[in-house]
Amino acid sequence: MARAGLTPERLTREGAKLADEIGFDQVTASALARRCDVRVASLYSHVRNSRDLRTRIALLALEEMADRAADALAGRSGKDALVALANVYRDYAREHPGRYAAAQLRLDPETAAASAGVRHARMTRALLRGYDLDEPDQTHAVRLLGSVFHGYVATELGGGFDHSEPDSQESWSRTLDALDHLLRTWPAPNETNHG
Amino acid sequence: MARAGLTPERLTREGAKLADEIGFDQVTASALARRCDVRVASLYSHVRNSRDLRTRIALLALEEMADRAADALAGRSGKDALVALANVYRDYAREHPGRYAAAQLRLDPETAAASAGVRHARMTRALLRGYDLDEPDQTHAVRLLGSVFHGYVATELGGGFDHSEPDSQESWSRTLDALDHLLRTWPAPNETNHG
DNA sequence: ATGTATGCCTAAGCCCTTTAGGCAACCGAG
DNA sequence: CTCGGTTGCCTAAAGGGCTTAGGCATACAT
Repeated sequence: MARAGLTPERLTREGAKLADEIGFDQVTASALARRCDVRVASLYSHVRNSRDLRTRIALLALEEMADRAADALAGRSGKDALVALANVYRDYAREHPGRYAAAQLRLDPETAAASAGVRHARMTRALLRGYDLDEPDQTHAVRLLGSVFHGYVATELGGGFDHSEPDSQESWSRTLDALDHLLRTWPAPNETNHG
Repeated sequence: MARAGLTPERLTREGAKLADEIGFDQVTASALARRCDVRVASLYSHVRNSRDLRTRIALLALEEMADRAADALAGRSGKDALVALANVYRDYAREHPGRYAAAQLRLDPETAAASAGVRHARMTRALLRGYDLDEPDQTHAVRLLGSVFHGYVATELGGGFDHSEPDSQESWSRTLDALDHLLRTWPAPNETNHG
């Protein structure tokens, strides 16, 4: 019988494609074996288990997004950089919904520390150098940006904005306008409510 | 053999508890049957299938959060209301992580339309009456707030802020300060980048 | 008290996961 | 070019979750 040429890398790539086609949580060892025209047990020589497979897909997605982000940020600063980075995440999620979902997988701390996640954090911080924020406000802003990007993209991907006006693209643009404005006028703590 | 007294409501409540204890995606018909000291097949007289069970848990969580939110908003406006509503989501997620995860389940459009999700949207809109936003900016702001709340809480729940300074509570407070400031100084579209 | 409806049961089929062990294809050494 | 070892994919099997079909006993109404 001819050999299929399985490798951890190939399984990861096929798994990523599968995720985009049928959803990350439908990516099972069985489904991947079917796609590779191979028996399920054969996967276990290349991948420890199902969790391992999913982790590899997550790491691939994080890398791909980080590469795109690095490209997008090159030569840009200020609002240009903000918009470029934000669009990297949104566009990636729209092009590769399964991979994007994979990237949200909770990694154990050491895996996370060795992942492209740290590049993402560094890039967001670099982006903020275009605004005038000192620590600890810079960290707060990193967290806020991450929350908005992920929250917006997750909701949009889930169809949360589908059946209402105005369309999502418009809200996205205005959200980025608002974030840029916010970063340029970042408030001091504990403001009084002016109503 | 004594009857266990199963009902859809009781299964939903036990399922919600189970979700908080072992995680929403571990909530399986089998696990729930074990917890209720009943055979798996017995559940199927009360619940259509596993998906139905999970949907019911999601709807319960949305209701509980909406009730808390309504309480929190009563008699408050402006930043007070903003902070109160935001804390409802965050506190609920910390007290009931499994239920909070359930609330993120994608519902089909008609189920969603009949769910407490619409109360959430209405309350966010009501909150914004304390700020001076006309349509369509109000809708953009509703979407932004939802994105931040969900994005922040999801990341925090996933341990994303655990191993870095300053602590998450601090960033949360400053995020709410920032959002209040943003809503009071909401920018016009298509700003030039001054950065 | 008895008939009926209901509630939980057993049984069974299907799919996914994972491990153990076997056979054949490939590869390097003579 | 053949032969031995290694590697790659296989079959087999056990365990668990989902779901349906059909049975029996409990609870309730008359």
